[in-house]
Amino acid sequence: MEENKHVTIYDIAERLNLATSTISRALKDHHTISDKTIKKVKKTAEEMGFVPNTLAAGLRGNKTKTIGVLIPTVTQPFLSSLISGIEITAQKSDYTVIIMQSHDSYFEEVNMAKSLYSNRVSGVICSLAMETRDTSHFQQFSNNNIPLVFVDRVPKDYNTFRVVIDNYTAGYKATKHLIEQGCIRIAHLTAGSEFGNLYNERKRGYIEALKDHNLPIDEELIINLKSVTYEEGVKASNQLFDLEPIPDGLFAPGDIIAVSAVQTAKKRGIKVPDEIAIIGFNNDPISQIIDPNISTITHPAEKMGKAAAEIIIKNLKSAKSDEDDAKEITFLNTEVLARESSDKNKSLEATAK
Amino acid sequence: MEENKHVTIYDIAERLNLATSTISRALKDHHTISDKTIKKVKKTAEEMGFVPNTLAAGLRGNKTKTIGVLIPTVTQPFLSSLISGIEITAQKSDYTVIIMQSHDSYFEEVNMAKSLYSNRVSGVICSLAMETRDTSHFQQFSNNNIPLVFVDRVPKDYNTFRVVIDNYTAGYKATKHLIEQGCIRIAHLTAGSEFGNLYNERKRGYIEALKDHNLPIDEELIINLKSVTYEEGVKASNQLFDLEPIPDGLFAPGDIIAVSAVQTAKKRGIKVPDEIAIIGFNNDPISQIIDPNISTITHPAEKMGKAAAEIIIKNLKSAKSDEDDAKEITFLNTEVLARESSDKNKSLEATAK
DNA sequence: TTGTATGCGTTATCAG
DNA sequence: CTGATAACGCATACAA
Repeated sequence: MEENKHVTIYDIAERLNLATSTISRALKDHHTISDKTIKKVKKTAEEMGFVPNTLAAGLRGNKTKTIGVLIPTVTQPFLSSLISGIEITAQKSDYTVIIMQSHDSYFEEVNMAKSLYSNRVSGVICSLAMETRDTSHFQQFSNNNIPLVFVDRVPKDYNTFRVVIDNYTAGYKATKHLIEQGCIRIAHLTAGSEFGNLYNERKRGYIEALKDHNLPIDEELIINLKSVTYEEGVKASNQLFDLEPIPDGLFAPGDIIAVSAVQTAKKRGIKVPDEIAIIGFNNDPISQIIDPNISTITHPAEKMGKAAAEIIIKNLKSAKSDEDDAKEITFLNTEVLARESSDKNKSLEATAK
Repeated sequence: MEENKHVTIYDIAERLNLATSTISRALKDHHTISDKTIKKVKKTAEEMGFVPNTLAAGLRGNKTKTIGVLIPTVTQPFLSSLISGIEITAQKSDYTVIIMQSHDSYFEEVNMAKSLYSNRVSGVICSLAMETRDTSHFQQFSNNNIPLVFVDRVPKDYNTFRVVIDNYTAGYKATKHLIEQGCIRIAHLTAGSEFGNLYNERKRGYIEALKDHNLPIDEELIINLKSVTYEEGVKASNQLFDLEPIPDGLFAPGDIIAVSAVQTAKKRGIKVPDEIAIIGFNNDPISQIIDPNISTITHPAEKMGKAAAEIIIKNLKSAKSDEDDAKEITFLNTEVLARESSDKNKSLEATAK
């Protein structure tokens, strides 16, 4: 098979005895080109198997219709749904998505930011790495008017777009839900005070809800996880279940943690929700699979991805580059999804029978 | 804030009174440039905040260090792990990964293939859309010597790289495992005869295993799913559980289906594995979460991603372009993961007590 | 060891 | 409505 050299607008121009500029314009339905020519050009382009070279166009116009996505990992359900949302929206406007995984490493994040810049992405969507404590590596985007949107794990002080949920309110709602189920001794697992501090916010909501309902804050019931993993969840759960008496409610900051708690409880013969009601966070697929189903807080991953991508595309269109005017924060809604793991009423009914 | 114009090798050249070619070479440690110059150039490049323009380099050299990934969706655990593997390997060799989701649509797949080509990706990794029946849209890559690797759902007749598991053997193993557990009436769910026919292969393995162990093939026990979803799984499971007697074993072609079967069984008061042993496929996270744990077949997603990326990178390096010599098929291993859902022996023991 | 010149494929500007 | 030409930033062949 022959090495088909790429067909260029040059080739088309030659074939039709037209100038390359005419071809270029015809291909984009420029209004100064006659319909006849447009049709003719498109037809032969098709025939010759012409495929535009995005690189050349990008180099020339200094814009690429590419969105860079920089996230910790693609394998967490929340993040893969986020990507999905980004990709769907991008696709609609003919944008391409470049993905990089920081694996929660600051070092990698810095490198990848550079790489995205190097690729002249039109915009960047980022959820910060756990390790990240400063955001100077994103300055290059801001400085060059490349829209930058942080999602979910966002920096506190950085004037750029943010798409988030209200973690405080979500934490409050989750806790309130448990209180409404009759819990009065509610434990909470949280994760190290961090830069993107969404866990801190959830914890704040938890504490506020307790206060508002005149329940005591018991430091014994608040455990700081080293990392948000199944194993850490088991450890912390065991610690809680060693208490006398054990807590009657648990707000876990993620469904994996909630699952680990449910399974640890099972193993120890502790009944969920009878003895302890549990609520998770994220609405990951596993939360519906496990028995009992885990009550959880919805985390609209795909919507967030779409919103983030839309912000970028919108800002690119209206190239208004209003430099450093305040960038809005988009808050998406969360909801309590009450399922079996927190349904004390039902289990009370069952007992009553 | 000023519109920082991008720093180019031109700027560096000017500052150091050197030619751009010298800068270009120095930046890549070209051997004809003196160490002193290299050091000097790199230092000022750093100082000036130079970031190479990938587009220009790509246009010039007609190669981009970019791997295009075209898959049905990123949200399935298998596929997000696949991406992860690709990304990790790509990252190591400084390749960038572009991701597109076909959503199992042939139409989108065709468009996206064009878009990848338009972006002049260096190589392509693809898992075919369900709908896809022909692969002419990939010819553009083959014709232009762009390495093309199909993964998992691969076309049957296309001389290009393939990274797969041996679905026949995996199906055989799964069935054999059930037989070894004492099952003699094993059901199998499969999915429509398709182009990438991995389900067909699994079914073939299932049938062969039955034959080899002198078990009858009962068409009643083989159900064709319209799609591999939870809902379809429930439907099919109910159909099986309506039989008299119900099957004593079930080989599901995916963990979601296995989960749906387990839960349907539970709902109907059918004991797993006592009354029916179940084995799934993929080793998705849910398979370990559900109670009972689901026995499954490992599907080395991340490894497959890494293997695919390595093939591309290797082929790009040794630009040997041995045009149409046979492209190898890489088979990765699968294993039976025996867990609770198929452990008849344990449940027998339990009965014996 | 370094410099000069050119082209990669497009698009925008200006001219016709 | 169409054409000629320059420019985007880099890498290479060739010259010095």
